Amino acid sequence: MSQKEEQEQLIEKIGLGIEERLNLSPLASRIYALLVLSSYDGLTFEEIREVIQASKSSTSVNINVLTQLDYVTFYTKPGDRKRYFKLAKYSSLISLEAYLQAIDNEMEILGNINAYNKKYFPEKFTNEQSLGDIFQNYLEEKQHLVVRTIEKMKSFRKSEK
Amino acid sequence: MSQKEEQEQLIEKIGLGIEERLNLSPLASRIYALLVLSSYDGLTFEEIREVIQASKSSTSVNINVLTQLDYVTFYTKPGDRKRYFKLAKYSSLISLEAYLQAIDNEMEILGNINAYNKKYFPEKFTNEQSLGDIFQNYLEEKQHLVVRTIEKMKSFRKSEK
DNA sequence: ATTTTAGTTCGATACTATACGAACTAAACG
DNA sequence: CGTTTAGTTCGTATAGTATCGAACTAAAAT
Repeated sequence: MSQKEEQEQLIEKIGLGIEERLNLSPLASRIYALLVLSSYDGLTFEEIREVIQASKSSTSVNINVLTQLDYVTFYTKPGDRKRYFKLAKYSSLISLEAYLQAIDNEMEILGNINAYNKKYFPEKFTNEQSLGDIFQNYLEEKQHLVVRTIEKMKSFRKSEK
Repeated sequence: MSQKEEQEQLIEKIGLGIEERLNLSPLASRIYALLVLSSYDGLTFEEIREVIQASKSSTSVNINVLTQLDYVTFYTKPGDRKRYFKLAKYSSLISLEAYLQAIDNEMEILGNINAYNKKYFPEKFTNEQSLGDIFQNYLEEKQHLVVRTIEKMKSFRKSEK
C-alpha cells in the first residue's frame, strides 16, 4: 500500500474518531486528521484541499473553525502569501480542557439528581446506594486523572519556553 | 418551585448531557432523563408521554431504542396490560462498557498514527515525544480506571444475586 | 362479538447540518 | 495599473434525522 493510500485510510479512521470526540463536522475532522499525519511541517490551503478534495469555501470555513478552537495554528513565510497550517502543538491540552468541563458538568448534574431524589423520595434513597457510589467514585477519579494530566502538560509547556 | 417544574428543568439538563454522551435523539434522551428521576417505580407509556409531551409514535420508537440498548427495562403486573418502564439497574455498567470500547478504539488509532509517522518521518519522530507520552499515559490510566470500575460493578451485581 | 386499551408501523413533513459554486476582497507582483 | 494569488462570504442545494399524525394490530374487557 502506498503512503497516499495509507494516509487516506487513516484520515477516514481518525476523522470518525475526532468527529465523535470533538463534535466537529466530517470535513473539519478530516482536516484535523490530515494535520495529525502531517504535523511536522505545515500544509497550505491548496495542499489540504487536494488531499481532502473539498471546495475552497468548505475548506476555508472548516480551517477557520479549527483555528478558532485552537486545534490548528498557522505560520507564514516572508515573501510568501500562503499560510502554512499545522496542528497546534497543544491541541491535546485544549481538548482535555474541554473534556474537563464536560466532566464537571456531569458531576454537577449527578449532584442535581441526587438532591432531587433525596428531596422527593427520601425513604427510598438511603438504601441501595452502592452502585451509584461506584459510579460517583469513578467520575471523581476520572476528574482527578484529567486534572493531573492537564497539569503535567502545562508544566511540560512551561519547561519548553 | 414545584416538583413538576424542577423535574422539567432537570429533564432538559440531564437530557442534553445524555444526548452528547450516548448519542441518543433528543426525545430518547429526555425519556432517559425522566426515568433517571423516576426510577423507583416504573412509569407507563402514557405517563411518559404526558411528561415528555411527545406523540405516541415517537414515544414508542424511542422507548424501544432505549430498551434495545439495555438502558431501559420494563415489568408487567398480572391482570394489567400496561408495561412499567424504568431505568435498567445496570445502565451505568452498559454505558461504561460502550465507553471502554471507545477508549480501546482511540488507543488503536493512536498506535496507527505512531506507526505511520515512524514509517514515513522516522527522523523527526524520535525527539519531541514527551507530550505524546503524557497523552498516551493518560489514555492507559483512563482505560484501567474504566476496566476497574466495570469489574467493581460486576462483582457488586454478583453479590446481589 | 364488539369495544377499549396499549402500543406499533408507515408515510409525510420539518428541521438542521454539511457542503458547494459563484461572486467578492485584499494583498502582492509584474 | 491590471492581474494573479490566496483566501472569504453569501446564498443555495442536498441529505439525513426527528418527530408527527393516521391507520393498523393484538390482547383484554364488557
